Amino acid sequence: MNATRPQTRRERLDAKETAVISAARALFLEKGEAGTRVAEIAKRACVAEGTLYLYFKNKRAILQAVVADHWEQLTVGAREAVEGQTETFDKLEALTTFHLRAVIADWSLLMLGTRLWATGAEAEEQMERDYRRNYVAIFDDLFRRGQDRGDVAADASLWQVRDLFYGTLEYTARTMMLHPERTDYDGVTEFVVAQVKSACLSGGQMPLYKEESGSRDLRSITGRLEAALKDLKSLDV
Amino acid sequence: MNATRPQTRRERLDAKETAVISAARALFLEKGEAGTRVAEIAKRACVAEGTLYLYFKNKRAILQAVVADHWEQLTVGAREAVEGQTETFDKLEALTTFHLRAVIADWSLLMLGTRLWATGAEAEEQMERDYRRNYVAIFDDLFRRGQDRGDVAADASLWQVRDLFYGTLEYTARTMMLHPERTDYDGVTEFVVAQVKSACLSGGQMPLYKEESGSRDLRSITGRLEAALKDLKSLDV
Amino acid sequence: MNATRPQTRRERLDAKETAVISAARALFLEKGEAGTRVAEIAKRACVAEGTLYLYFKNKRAILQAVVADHWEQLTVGAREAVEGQTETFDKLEALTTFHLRAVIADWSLLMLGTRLWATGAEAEEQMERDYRRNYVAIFDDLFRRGQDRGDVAADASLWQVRDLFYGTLEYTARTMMLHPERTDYDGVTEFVVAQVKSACLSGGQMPLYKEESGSRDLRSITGRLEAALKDLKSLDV
Amino acid sequence: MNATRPQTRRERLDAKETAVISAARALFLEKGEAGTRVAEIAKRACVAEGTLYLYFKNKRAILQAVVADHWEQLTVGAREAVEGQTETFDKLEALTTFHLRAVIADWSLLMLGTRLWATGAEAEEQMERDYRRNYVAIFDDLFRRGQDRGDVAADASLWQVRDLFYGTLEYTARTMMLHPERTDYDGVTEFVVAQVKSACLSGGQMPLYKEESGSRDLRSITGRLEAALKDLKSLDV
DNA sequence: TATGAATGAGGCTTCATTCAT
DNA sequence: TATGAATGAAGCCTCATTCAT
Repeated sequence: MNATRPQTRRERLDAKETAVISAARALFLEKGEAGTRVAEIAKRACVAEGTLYLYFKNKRAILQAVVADHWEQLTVGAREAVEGQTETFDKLEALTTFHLRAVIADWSLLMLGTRLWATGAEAEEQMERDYRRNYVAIFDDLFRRGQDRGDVAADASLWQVRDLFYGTLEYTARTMMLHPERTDYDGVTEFVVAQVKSACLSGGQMPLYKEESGSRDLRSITGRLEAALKDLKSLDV
Repeated sequence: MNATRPQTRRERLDAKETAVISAARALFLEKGEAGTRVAEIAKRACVAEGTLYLYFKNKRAILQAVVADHWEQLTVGAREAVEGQTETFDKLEALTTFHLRAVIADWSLLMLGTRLWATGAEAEEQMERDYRRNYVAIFDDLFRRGQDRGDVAADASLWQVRDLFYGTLEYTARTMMLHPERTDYDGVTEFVVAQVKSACLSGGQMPLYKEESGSRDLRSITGRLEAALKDLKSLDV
Repeated sequence: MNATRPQTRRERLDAKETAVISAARALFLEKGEAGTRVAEIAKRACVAEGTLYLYFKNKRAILQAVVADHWEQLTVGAREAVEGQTETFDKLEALTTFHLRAVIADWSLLMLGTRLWATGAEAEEQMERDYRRNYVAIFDDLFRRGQDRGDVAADASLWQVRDLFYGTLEYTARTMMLHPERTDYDGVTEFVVAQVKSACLSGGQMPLYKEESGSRDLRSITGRLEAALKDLKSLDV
Repeated sequence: MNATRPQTRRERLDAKETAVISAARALFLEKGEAGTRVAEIAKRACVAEGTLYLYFKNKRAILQAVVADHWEQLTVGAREAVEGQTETFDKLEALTTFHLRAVIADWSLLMLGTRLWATGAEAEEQMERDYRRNYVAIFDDLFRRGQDRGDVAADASLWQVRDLFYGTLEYTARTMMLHPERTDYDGVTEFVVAQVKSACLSGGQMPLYKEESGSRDLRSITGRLEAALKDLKSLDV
């Protein structure tokens, strides 16, 4: 009722729910679903074990809440990152940067999600699919608007490019996690963006572009020649 | 195939061991690790529960054996696929086709592997990494030989291209699993191969365009010019 | 009915207390003691859970109150039924009718009572006994007055006849509950009354039969006459 | 296989099952269903807690087994008691004696059975009904054969007499349990048998004897005579 | 007096592992 | 080597009761 009085009843309840989710997130990340004890979650959330069950039907429901919460944060973050840009490929770059870091930060959470549908629970599979679809809609939107603006070839295949984008990013993220010495985020971003661009410009099937490319190539080559000649000149006199 | 060839892991196993692994594989696939009971594995393998423990230290060891077995099959299969071809990009295509199908067929097994290192067991993480490295060596080999043969740009980044390759493929595989209506394996293969090619030809940093060969020529010419100029500089006056 | 008459237990209770008892009665009947949750009772009584504990020490106390209330209603009902009649066996018939119907209506409540003393709580056993004794006093009263009036044999055994009466009635009630097709209340009443009458008339110890009975009766009467005459003689001389 | 070697595998299993049932019986009797802990049953049966679940699906199943076992013993015992006699009413007396003692010995077990169907489990209600029907068949048989032999009136109502018999006996048993000072088993037996006989001889609907009114008249006349004699005494000289 | 969120002890049950045969 | 009955630790969850508001 009053923003300055944050402790309304409803808000206190929400706070507790949040505490549980974040405690659970930490533990699930650290020890996996099976390795995490409900009692631990309770203790870490500073709540009695029984209290958990006022907020969540059972352990599984906590996991679901964690996953849902994670996707929501992901989606919000990605949307913000993209909205900060106006140009199609600037948006793409922003999304790339965001996704790469987010995935590295919470890799296990994505796995938790994946785990949800390794158990034969149809409903959970569907949820997971919906979360991802909702998240991925940001990319899809970017892609389609790019087509409208002429930045992306009209015949480019959305889902192929999308798989390329997320696949490469997530696999790279995993690689980077396994090889902590690899820290060239910018290089990865640049590579992925370039790759996606390339796939966007052609029809996806043959990733090469119309006019532009030729002139661009020429431009870069020209630039290198000019630089070389400049060197040449500086030697002389 | 050849008695003098060192036996693969599987060939070394006795029948009972094999039965257990394959029963376990099926159950792990179907119900996940936690969802699978040791008793079930035993029953499906037509073995007494206690007998399992003559062959495997514990449930975890069975999981490890399943994963090891899977990676070995994958590796053998991939190697055979690649060995059937001589040209770099034919090899690539064969590998693509093989990997896509293999991943779709046993997606959950990959996840099981992933699960091995979600539990904080350092040794298992290392094993998983080694399996994958061993498997991925096939691609790496292909890539490096391609460079030797001039099919792949000398400055292409192996690990970037590798992440692109496996990332896109595995993500696509997952997508295809979730959308059974998508069955265009060949289209996917073509797309992935093209994309990888594109990344192989440029330095990975700059993916390329339309007049591919033309611009490549230009670029190589530029390179030669630059080299010549450098020579020029070093000679001088 | 009468303001000057001492209030029954129920009349002394306030509305909330009554609501709880009746909610509890319904739930105990439906789901048994262990199957009923305190929370349910509260909800059905439109009272907060905590409020229950202002009125009742704990769940057990609620059960006790329900049972007490039930016995009180039973006792009041039986008394009214009996008071409507003047003749011994008319009273008996009225009581039979009342008890049969009451037991069928709330069979489970009798069981609840029984349950009270299946737990080794001495005090509760005693309460249950007292309730029943109080209720049964109506029959006992009827029986003793019948003896005074000569309707019941002076040497009939009260407790045997009482067990016959209540036992047959309650067992019959259960039977009727299990066999809903059996609806001949009047027949049952008639049978039970006749049976009790029969036990009342003889000494309870020796109920009588066809042939035998006549001669036995005669024998006992003869005996009494002889005794009376002996008295007579002892006066004289 | 060999009667002298009682420890065959099968027999050992049976022995354990029996041990569990009898431990459970004792505890259920002492503390009721809800009051009994599975752990206690296990300990008393000298078995690990988990072992119980190799023999019984869950706690409820143990209770059911106890009840089933009890009914079986009851039925066997009753049958033996009855088979020891040839005459209808000798059988009846034997059955009475047996039932009275059995019910007193294990009153709570009957209650356990009753409890089974206070929980809304349709299947269990049916089982309980079947057990009882099976047990009661012994009485029914006795009754019908009695009719064939002419010991029981052809128009006597089986189910009324049956309710009279079991009702009186079980109620009496309860009474006796509550009043330990009452130990006149024989008196009870005699009373019940007489009462049942009486109900058997008439049509059940009118359980009174031949010259009923005659003998009653005689008795009332005797009463008046006695009264007159008393008067006589008090007057005198 | 009234509320209902919070508590936490303790129950039932599962299941990986052992061990006597 | 093979068996499968037995084990018992430990988890999830329930629910009567309390207590801050």
